[in-house]
Order: sequence, then C-alpha cells, then structure tokens
Amino acid sequence: MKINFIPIDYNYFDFQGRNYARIVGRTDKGKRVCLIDTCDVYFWAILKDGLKDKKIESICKKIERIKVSGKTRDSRVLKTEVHEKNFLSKKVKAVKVFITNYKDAHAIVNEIGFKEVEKRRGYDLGFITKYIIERKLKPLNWYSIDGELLGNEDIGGIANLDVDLCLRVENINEIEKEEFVPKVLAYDIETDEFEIGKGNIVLISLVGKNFKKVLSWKKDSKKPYVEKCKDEADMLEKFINYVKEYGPDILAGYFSDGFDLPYLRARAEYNGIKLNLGLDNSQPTFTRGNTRTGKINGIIHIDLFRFIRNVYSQYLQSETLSLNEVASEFLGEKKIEWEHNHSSKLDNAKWEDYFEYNLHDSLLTYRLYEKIWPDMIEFTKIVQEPLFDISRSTMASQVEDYLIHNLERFNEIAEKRPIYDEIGRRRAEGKYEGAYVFQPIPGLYEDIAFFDFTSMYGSIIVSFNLSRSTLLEKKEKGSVEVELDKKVYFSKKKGFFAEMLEEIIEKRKQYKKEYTKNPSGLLKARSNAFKLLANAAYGYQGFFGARYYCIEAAAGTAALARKEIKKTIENIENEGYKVIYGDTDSISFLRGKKSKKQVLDLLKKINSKLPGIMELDLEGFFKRGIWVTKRTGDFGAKKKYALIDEDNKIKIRGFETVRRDWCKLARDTQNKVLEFILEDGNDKRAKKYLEKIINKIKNREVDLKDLIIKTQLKKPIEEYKSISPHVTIAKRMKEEGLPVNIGMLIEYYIANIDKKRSLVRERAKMIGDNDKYDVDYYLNKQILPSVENILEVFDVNTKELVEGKKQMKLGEF
DNA sequence: GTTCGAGTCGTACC
DNA sequence: ACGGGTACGACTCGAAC
Repeated sequence: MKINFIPIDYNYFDFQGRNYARIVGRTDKGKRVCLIDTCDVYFWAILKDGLKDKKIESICKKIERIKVSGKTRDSRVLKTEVHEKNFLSKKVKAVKVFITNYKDAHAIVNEIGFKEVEKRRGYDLGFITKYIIERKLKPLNWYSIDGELLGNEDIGGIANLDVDLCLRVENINEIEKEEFVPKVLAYDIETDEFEIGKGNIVLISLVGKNFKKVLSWKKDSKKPYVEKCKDEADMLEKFINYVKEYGPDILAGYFSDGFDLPYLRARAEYNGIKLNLGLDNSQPTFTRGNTRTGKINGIIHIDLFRFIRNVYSQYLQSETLSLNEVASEFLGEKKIEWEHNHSSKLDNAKWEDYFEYNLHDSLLTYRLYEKIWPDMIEFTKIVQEPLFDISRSTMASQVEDYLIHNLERFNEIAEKRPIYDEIGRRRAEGKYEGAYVFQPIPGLYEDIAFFDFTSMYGSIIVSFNLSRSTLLEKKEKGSVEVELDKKVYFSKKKGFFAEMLEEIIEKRKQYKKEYTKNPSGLLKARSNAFKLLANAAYGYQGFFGARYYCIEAAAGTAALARKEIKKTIENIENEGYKVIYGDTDSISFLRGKKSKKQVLDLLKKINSKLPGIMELDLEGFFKRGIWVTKRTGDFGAKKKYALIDEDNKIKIRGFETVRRDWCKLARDTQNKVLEFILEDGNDKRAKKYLEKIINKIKNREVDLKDLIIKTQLKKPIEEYKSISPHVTIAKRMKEEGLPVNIGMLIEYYIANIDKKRSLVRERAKMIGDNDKYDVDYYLNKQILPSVENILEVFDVNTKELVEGKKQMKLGEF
C-alpha cells in the first residue's frame, strides 16, 4: 500500500541478528504509522597508496572471511566492494565492508589490522544516522511510502505498538506538502520535596490544544480543569491515561529531563505502577551520566530548557534560564508568583492558587514550545538528525551532524570521533591567541559610526579555506600562508568544510532576504538556523571533541581576523577618521564633520577590497557614547561602553548594569547615570540622582531586596579553593537543609556586623536574617565602584560626594 | 596584625 | 566533555614585613 508519511521518532531493533529501523510518524490524514525498514550496514577500510589490484583482491578475500562471535549473536562480513573515495579531501582507494550488525562493527574493525590498511572509518556512527543517510528518510520531511502492510508478525515489538498502521518499507519518495503540525502536550508537576522521588508528587498539569487539566489527590476544587484523584498512584495512572488518550507526537516539559520525568518515574516505582507512556507500553528510559535524558518510545519527549540552553542562551538577555525569565523574554509573560510550601501547609485559598500556578506552568511551557517549534523543525530538517537529538544537541554537535549528513556529496568518508587519549592530547595543546581588542581612550564622544563584519570568523574560514582537510604539510603553489607560532599553510583547492560553510552562509543570506520581503516565523527560523550554524563553525574546529578538530584552522581564523580588523582600522584612519574602539569584528569611530553618506562610501570602498566573501556592514550611527577608565590602572577599559542612537535607544555593554552579580541598586543607579549622561551630554542630572541614592543608602531607606547579590554556584562546595561569600552562604544553606544545587544562584547581602572582621564573607547574610545592611559596604563596594569611572570622565570626584555627605550627616547630630 | 601581589572565581563581550 | 579566546573586577589567600 501507499501512504504519505512524515517521520518523527526513530528507533532500532535487532531481528534475526540484523539491524532494523522502526520509525513512528504520521500520515497526511493524521494517522499514526510505524515503518519497519532496514539498510546496508558497512564501514570503510582505507587502503595504503599504490597497492596492486591483486593485492587488494586478496585483502578483500581476507576481510570477507572475518567472523566474530558474541554472547547474543554471531556477526560476519557479508561482502566487500572497492571504491574510489575521498578522505580528508584526498583521493583514496577504500574497501566498503558490509556487515550483518552494526553493533559488531568495532569487533570486526579490530580484526582488520592489516598492514595494507591505512585507516578504518565509519564504524562509529549511530545506526539511525547511518539509516537516514542510506535511505534518505529525513526527519520531519514528507514522503510517499510504498510498503507492505504488516499484520500479526511480531517483528520489533510492533504487535504491542499503539499505532494505526504498520508498514514494511519498499519505496521512499520525497514529496512536497504543507508544514507539519504535531500534536503536543505540555506537562509540569508540583512536588513536596526537591530531591527526585523523595516527596509526593502533589499536582500534575497537562496542556494541549483545547485541552487543560490539573490532576490533584490531596485536595479537590471547583475549577473545571481540576480533577480529584484518590491518591498519588491514582493520579499517576490518570496522567498516563490522559497522555495515551490525547496521543501526542511530542510531550514537552521545561527542565523535564532533570526533574519532571525522572520524578514521575521514581514515584511510579514507589507506588508500584508502570509508567508505561511509550507507544509500546515501555517506561521512559534515562541515559546515565551528568546530564540525564529521558526518552519515551514513539513519543518525542522534549525538554525545552535544553534546546534553549544549547542553541539560544548566548543570544538571550535573561540572566537565568528559569522558565519564568525565559517565558518572559520569549512570550512577554511571567510565571504566577508562588512561594513554595509543603502541601500540608496550604489552606483552601492557597490550594486554589496552587492549581492555577501549576496549570500556568504547563501553559507557559506549551506557548514556549509553540514559539520555538519553527526553530526546532528547521534545525531538524537542516541538520537531518531526529528531533529528539536535535532538541538536545549542543551547537558543536549540530555542526558536526550537518557535516556528516552532507559528506556524501563530496564522496567523503567520515572521520572518526576522537577517543579518550586523543582528547587528552588535544586539550594539552593549550590555548591559542584569540581576538584583537582595541585599547579605547576614555571619554564622552559625539557622532559615532559603528561597523562590523558579518559572520566574520565563518567568512574567514570560507575565504581562506581553513580546515583539517585543507591543512598542508608544506607550502604549495597558491596555498594560503598563516603565521602562527610557526607558519602553516592551507590548500588552494576548496575543502568540503569551507564549501559547506559557504553554502550555509549563502543560504542564511538568501533566507534573510526572503524573510525581509515576506516575513514568516518559518523563514525567520530558517535564516536563524543557518546563522547559528555559521557562527558555531569556528568554535567547532577548535573544540577538542570534534571529528574535524583542527587547532591550526581555529588559530589561523583568529590570526587572520586580527590581521583583517587591524588593516580595516588603518584604512578608516587613513581616511581621516578617529577610531575609538573595536572588539574582534567591530570598529567604532568618530564621524567628525563628515556626512553619513561619506561614511557609507567609505564602507563601500573597504568592501571592494576585502578578501573572499568577507563583508563589512554598518551596525549603526550613534549620537553619543562613553568609554571609561579601568578601575585598576589609568587607561581605557575594554569591553565596557555605552551608546545612544538617534532614537535615544541606549546600548550598554560590559558595565555593572548588565552584570547579574551586582545588587539591583548598584545596577539601577549606574543605568540611570549612564542614561542621563548619554541623553544630556553632561553630568548634571546624573550627579543629582547619585546624591539622592547616596542619601537613601545612608538613611537606610533602601529595600533589602535591592541589595541582594546573586552569584552562581558553579561546582560542588568542597571543590572551592577560595571561599567567597556565595560559597559560605551555600554551605550554610546546605547545613540548614535547604536545596543547594550546582548552577543555582546563591543570594545574600552584606550585613552591618563584625565590622572588625576584614573578610566580606564573614558579613554575608541570607535573606530572612534580621541584620541590617552595611551602609559602608554598599556605598564603597557597590554604588561607588559602579559610577566612579563614569563620572570621572567629567572630573567628578565621587569619593568626595560620598564622604562629604557623610560629614554633613555627622554634623547634624 | 597589616600590606600587597598572585590566584581564584564569576560574568561579561564578541 | 559536550564551541573558542579576551577582559574586567571582587574577593581570598598567603608570603613578607
């Protein structure tokens, strides 16, 4: 029979010793379908140069005789073929070794240690990756599938699979169809204890399209969406039933890999219930290791937190990746305020709030899912790994997967993943010199122009062909020379890495253009995905875990970036402009008396001379900007500046205002001071404002919540060599039985106690402690440092401002 | 006991 | 272990006085 089908979830199983893929997806009529399919399993034995055909033939014969016997199955080589391939852009002869089971690839590879075999590759790719490459059944694309209807045969457990239809695949044809809209259920749980499985699960909420539900067992409610269950066990069973009834393609949570799903699993176990959410009635499985991952057979479990952290975090303003902040940034909507309490301490009114709070979390999760679904589907289609993996992959692995799925076009054999020793070696190579940062001269400037290179590092990799496969052992005709510790050379002939990256950058440009003409969430996501891939390509080559790691390419990229930006700065100065700052790929300079048109002409002129696909762009014109002195030393601080554009929009970089480890008061004060100075061009309003704040502190009129300092605990308490205030507080919290986890923001303030003691940590207090705040500390260690260097530009001595007032105050007594 | 420079740590920029 | 280097600045630590 023939169906239109979109693959969603990929799995594999063994049947009679062979590997099969089991793909769950939907038809265009919304039916849930399972496909059973298989593909050739093989790896490559790359031969040494110059072997005679006869020799090669005998090697193939030898390989074909290999058999390995294991505990559960015997495996053998099925056949061999000799192919002309490329490996790291070099032409090679390679034996394609077909085997019975991919899990035995390593064992068979170990039998091929012949001296004529130079390298063995392609045995460390996952079966599903191999399957997608071989059969070209790419996730979240539409296909017309010819297949044989599977009835009662129990192959791969399909007999117990909750789907409408099972097919054994015969033919696959890609087709065009409208965007797929999956069925999605968002969920969230409330518990009495934070530690997984320790306390009861009190509430479970579910939100889908036209569906909302809160399951409760401790308390009933008149709210229509609240359903009372007998006990925790009953609630868990109802949860399972609702999921099964709704039949989602995707079950989405926020931090659910690390909390909700393992908690559900633990409580199910405690209550003697099987959490059989899988389409095959299996329970969720969790990968071991530092980051737990929860998988449900047939349904994609997505932890939105992980996708946002891996793909988006560097582009977000949020200071933490909590659901509250992330939802607020993406959706403009916050969580309902709620103080966590043990359920036994709630009165009736509070319970009603609790239901609402719990439901709202699922609602936010659902909306967040809707918001970033276009990005997830685009990443999946571009990178071509299953959605489950895409939603959890780091950017380095997205880049690598993109490469792997596109190697065939270059007839390339995949490089192997580095093993433990290799990673150690790479890490020992140490750092290389990175970006160039221009030393600014402190001051307030008017009429500033700001240029930046578009995808600078990516465009350098493309323009100079910097990659592992193009790195030469010695100079060649036309090769690119880069001066590092030693000189390194890259081939003139374009390698696949630069080719693919060029395509990525090209597509980014194309879709960005299409988007501006015809805005849609999809086009935006598509252009964005290409942009993120392009930006991650540089980091990938310098990443010790990368298959195509190349420290020379990474260091070379940085070196050429330094060279190009310095050259451009010189060009701008030669045209009579004064450059005041630059960092990595950006340059700001004073427009002076010249018109905007003249600046744009200069841009054009520079662009006409840039190498390869490199491009300089106008970031904007700013009417005013400020650069300040370093706190230690008397020269300009790098990575700290503030600008105001012609619409009075302010852009602040590096200042305490944007640092979460400063108290709110200091940040707000600095922000105001910068704002007043940039708007007015003088310090009058700023000074007045500062005086007001100083008085407020001295008179103890400041709310304690504005004085809280938040610092992240980055590792286990015992591992700290230097015990800073936040570590002291974390220790205390642990002693008091409060939850302390790595990654948590530790909150404290500095109190007016033990003034003789010199260490700040001895005066650090937790919120709720009844000590008064330390006026001196907040004046001299928070407010003053945050504004000192800014007002110094106007020769204002802030110290006198602080102390002068203090004396006046003393005089009043 | 105080002083000061080195080292640790967290967070930002690009 | 799960992109890279550059930079700032607070705070602690410990040697030197």
